[in-house]
Amino acid sequence: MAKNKIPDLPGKTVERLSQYRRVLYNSIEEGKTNIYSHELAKMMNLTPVQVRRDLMLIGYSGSQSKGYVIKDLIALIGQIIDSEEGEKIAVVGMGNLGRAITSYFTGKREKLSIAAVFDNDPQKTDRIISGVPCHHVNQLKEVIQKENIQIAVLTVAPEATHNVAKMLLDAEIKGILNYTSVPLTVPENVHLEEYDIVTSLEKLAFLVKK
Amino acid sequence: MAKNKIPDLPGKTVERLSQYRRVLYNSIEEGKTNIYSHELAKMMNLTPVQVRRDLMLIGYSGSQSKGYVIKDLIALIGQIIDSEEGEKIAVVGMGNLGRAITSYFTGKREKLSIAAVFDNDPQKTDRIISGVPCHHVNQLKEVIQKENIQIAVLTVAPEATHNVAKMLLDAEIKGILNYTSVPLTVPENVHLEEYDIVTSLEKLAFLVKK
DNA sequence: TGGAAGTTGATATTTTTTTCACAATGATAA
DNA sequence: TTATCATTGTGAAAAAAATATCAACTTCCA
Ligand SMILES: NC(=O)c1ccc[n+]([C@@H]2O[C@H](COP(=O)([O-])OP(=O)(O)OC[C@H]3O[C@@H](n4cnc5c(N)ncnc54)[C@H](O)[C@@H]3O)[C@@H](O)[C@H]2O)c1
Ligand SMILES: NC(=O)c1ccc[n+]([C@@H]2O[C@H](COP(=O)([O-])OP(=O)(O)OC[C@H]3O[C@@H](n4cnc5c(N)ncnc54)[C@H](O)[C@@H]3O)[C@@H](O)[C@H]2O)c1
Repeated sequence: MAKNKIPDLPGKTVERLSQYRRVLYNSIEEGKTNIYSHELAKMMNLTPVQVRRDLMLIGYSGSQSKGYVIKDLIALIGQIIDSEEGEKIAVVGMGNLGRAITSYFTGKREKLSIAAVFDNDPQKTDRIISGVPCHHVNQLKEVIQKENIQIAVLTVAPEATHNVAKMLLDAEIKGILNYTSVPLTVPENVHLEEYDIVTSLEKLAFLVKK
Repeated sequence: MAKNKIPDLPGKTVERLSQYRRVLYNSIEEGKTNIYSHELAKMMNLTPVQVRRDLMLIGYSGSQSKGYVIKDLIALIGQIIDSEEGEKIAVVGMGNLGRAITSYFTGKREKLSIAAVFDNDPQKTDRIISGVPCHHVNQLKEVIQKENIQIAVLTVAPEATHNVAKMLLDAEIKGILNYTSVPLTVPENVHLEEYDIVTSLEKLAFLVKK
C-alpha cells in the first residue's frame, strides 16, 4: 500500500469525521472561525471527550484558549477522508430513490461526484438526469472502466439486485452502497455498506414501545 | 414501565433482528422451513456465532439437527420488536426523498404504517400520495395527536428542519428519523436516529482509497 | 452398537469503542 | 505576580460488541 499517511481509524471515527465536517461548514457560514470540543459535541449529540479523542486520532491539536480552528480542521479532515484526485460514483437504478439521491448529492462534495447513472428502462436512458448522463445498464462495465468509477450506489428494483451486483463486480468496482432490501455478499477486497429505512424505523419502534 | 417482557437488547442486536426477519421472509418464499445459524450468517455477512448469540439474547432455541424453525423465529422477532397494536408513522416533507420513502415503505410491514404525510406546498397537500393522505404542515399537531402517531420521518428542506422538529416535539412525537443534513437535538425521552448518504459515501471513499 | 460429523447454547476471552479522570496549558483579572 | 478558570490531550478504566472455544446433543452410517 503506497499511501501510508492514513492512520488506521476506527470505522465509527471515520463516520463522525464526515459529520464533523458537515456541521463545521455550517459554523463557517455563520461566521465562526473557532470552535470548542463541547460546542462541536453539542451540535452532534456527542460528549466533548469523544470529539477530542477523534481529533487526537487524526493528529489535530487545538489551543486551550481558542479551541479548534475550523478551517484548518475542515482541511485536515479532507486530507484524511478525501482522496486527492477525487472519487467518482455511479448510481444504478433511476427510480424514485435513485433520482432523489442523485439530485441531492450532485454538487455536494468537491472530491466526490456522481459521474454516471444507469437504468434498463429505455425511457430513462440516453439523457441527462439531474445533470448526470444516464446510460443503459448494458453499458455499465464500459462506462465504469472508462470513467474510472470506483464506487456504486445500488437502487435498482429488488429482483435485479444480484444481476446488477455481478455486473458491478465484473467491472471491478471497489465499493458498493446497497439500498435494495436484498442483502449482498461481495469479495473481501470490495467494500460494502447497506442501509434500509425499514431497519431504522423498526429500531425506533422498538425503542418507542419500551 | 408496564411491559417488562422486553429484554434489554443491545442496539446492534435490534438492528440485526430486523434484518434477520427480512431475509427470513425471503427464505420462506423460497420454500424453506428451517435454517441453520451458518446459513443465516452467510446471508447477512455475519459469523454463525453472532447469529446464535443474538438469538440466545431473545431466548430462542433451535434444534441441533434441524436448526431454527423459520416461522417461529419470525414470530418471536415480531413479539420482540413490534408493538402489539402497531405503530403509526408520519413523513414530513413530500419532496423527492419523502415520496420515494413513502412509496417504498407503504404496505411493507404489518405493524408499522405510514398514516399521514405533510408538506407546506399547497400543490401537494389535501390529496392522496402513494395511498397516504397529505396534510398541510400547519395541521401537523392536530393530525398526529388524532391519529396517535408516535414516529416521524423528517425529509423537509434543510432550512425548515428546526421549525418542523419543534412542531413535532410540540405534538409529543416519541421518535424521529432525521434525513435532513441538519443535525437535531431532542429531549432525552424522544428517540432520534439520523442518516445521511453523504456519510456513507465518504466512509466508502475512505475505505476505497486506503 | 459405537463413533464420526455437524449442530446448538453458553461461558470465557478478545477486541473495539466510549467514558473517566486529571495533568498541563494558557488566558484573565485581582 | 498569583490565583482562578475553562480548556485540551491522553493514559487508564469501563462498557459494549464480537469472537473463540467447547460441552452436549442429534443424526447417520458403518
Ligand atoms: N434502503 C432504503 O431505505 C430504500 C428506500 C426506498 C427504496 N429502496 C429500494 O431501492 C430500490 C429502488 O426503489 P424505488 O422506490 O426507486 O423503485 P423504482 O421502481 O421507482 O425504481 C427502480 C428502478 O430500477 C430500474 N431497474 C430495474 N431493473 C433494472 C436493471 N436490471 N438494471 C438497471 N435498472 C433496473 C427500474 O427501471 C427503475 O427505474 C428498490 O429495491 C427498493 O426496494 C430502499
Ligand atoms: N439523508 C439522506 O441521505 C438524504 C438524501 C436526499 C435528501 N436528503 C435531505 O432530505 C430533504 C429532502 O430532500 P429532497 O431531495 O426530497 O428535497 P425536495 O426539495 O424535493 O423536498 C423538500 C420538501 O419539503 C417541503 N417543505 C419545505 N419546507 C417545509 C415546511 N416548513 N414544512 C413542510 N414541508 C416543507 C417542500 O415543499 C418539499 O416538498 C433535504 O433536507 C435533503 O437535504 C437527505
